[in-house]
Amino acid sequence: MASVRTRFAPSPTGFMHVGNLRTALYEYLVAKSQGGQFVLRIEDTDRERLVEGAEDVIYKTLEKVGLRHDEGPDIGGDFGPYVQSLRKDLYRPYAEQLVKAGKAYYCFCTKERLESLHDENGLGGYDRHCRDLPQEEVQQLLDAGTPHVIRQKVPLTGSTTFQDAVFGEITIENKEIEDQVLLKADGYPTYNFANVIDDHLMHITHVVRGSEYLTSTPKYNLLYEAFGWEIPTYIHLPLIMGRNEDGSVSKLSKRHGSTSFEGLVEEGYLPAVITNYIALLGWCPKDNQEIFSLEELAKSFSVDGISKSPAVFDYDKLAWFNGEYIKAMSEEEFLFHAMPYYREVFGEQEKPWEILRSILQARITKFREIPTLLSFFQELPEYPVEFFTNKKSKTTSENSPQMLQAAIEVLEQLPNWELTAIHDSLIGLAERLEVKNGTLLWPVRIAAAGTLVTPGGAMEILALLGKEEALRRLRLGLTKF
RNA sequence: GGCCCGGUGGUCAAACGGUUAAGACACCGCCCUUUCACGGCGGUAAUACGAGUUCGAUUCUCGUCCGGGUCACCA
Repeated sequence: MASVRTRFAPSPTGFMHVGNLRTALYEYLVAKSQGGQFVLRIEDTDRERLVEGAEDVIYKTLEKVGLRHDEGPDIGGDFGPYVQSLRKDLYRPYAEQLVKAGKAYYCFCTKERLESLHDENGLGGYDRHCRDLPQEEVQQLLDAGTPHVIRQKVPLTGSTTFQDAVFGEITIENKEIEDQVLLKADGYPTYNFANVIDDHLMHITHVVRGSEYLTSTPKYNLLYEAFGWEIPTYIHLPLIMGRNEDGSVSKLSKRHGSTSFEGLVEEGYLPAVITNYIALLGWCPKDNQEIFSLEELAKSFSVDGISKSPAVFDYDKLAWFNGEYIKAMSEEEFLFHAMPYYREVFGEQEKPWEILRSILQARITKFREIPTLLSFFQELPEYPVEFFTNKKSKTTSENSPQMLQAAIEVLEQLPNWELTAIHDSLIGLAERLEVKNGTLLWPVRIAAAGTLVTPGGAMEILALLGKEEALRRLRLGLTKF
């Protein structure tokens, strides 16, 4: 059996939408789970929607998430070129072949006429006006250089049935299918046509795409049949949905928040997290595993785990994944990601980074949360004296100043301002005072941070503050009473 | 509106004729604790509805309802 070949065929029109990325991921997984090849093809036949730099976005995104293609515009391959605009001249002969075979025809209708065919809702397709134009008239118009397109001549009766690996057998009445344009007036093929030609020429065996293409698949098959080509295996994917403000859902789009890969990265989600999460939107492994590397995905993936129903994109779950990935990081890796944010807070100061890591790693969901979490280090916030009173720690406005005073006295004597020393002296103090640790440490932490909730406890905060600033804040706390 | 597809907790989803209907996120409670988190333990919460087929339906069939997709010289 020939090896499996899939392709990712984006059009360079802007950002990498997560829906597209998910399609690319599944295309990659379908191929790699069966030892096949994954091809990248750029579909730039819409000259009006081209966006400068969009092709780069595609390469960069694939690289960042590790979806390495085996063939493509940047690396070549046996079936190039892999950019459709570079293949432009290749499509017309195929279209004309279909005209000769009676499976397609020239259409000279103007845009205005076509638009007038739409109903008040913008619906309603082509009326096949040029389908049966007399041969002589066609030739005349062609000779006169009349602008024209080539349309597919779809059978008026009967039905077309195809198999989809996910959705099963689907039948569509031919009368529901429009005589779609194959070759546009500017000489470029439409997506629908170029796709069939290129998929065949590039020996694509499995066509993986979103289920929005389900109803147009019969058109493709009619084309494959007209050429006498083998029809590929279709794998249609359930759509990714977003929740609207009114509670309804629809195809994920800009109004649902960040829906492009770069937007999500910008928001602080790790590339590996994004692919891990979207892999699970519409597919479930046999054993319910959730954390997956790309390699593990390629190992576990199978088409029969793909579901049919649309999936709502859940930012909460995505954030949970991000937190899990962060917790699993090594010290070095964590530091690498965190350092830019540390610098936002501390500038070029040196700090005991290991203490910061220990208080942040289990706590953050995104690295960008760091500056906010640490802001009290930069500047002690204004806080009310009531903060010192905490029932669970048994602190009151009576004992808090006493605790602070005692802590200051002990800490002043410390020769080494480091975590273990601070720890030992404060724990020892609590023991001597015969109070629970919390009774001593609560007021210390409040005075040191000026806020009710902090990453880390009193001792970590003192250590990070440095002796001078720490004592200054504790003394300041004392003046609140 | 026509056509196509879908419908298990709020979300992702397992169970592919027989289960007390998994698990994860979110939410709530308890424990741990130096606050918050992390971690541990526990809890609330689902087969859209109605007929059939069957000894037995989440699972098969039909209808209803709901949701989505699609109807471009866009991909």
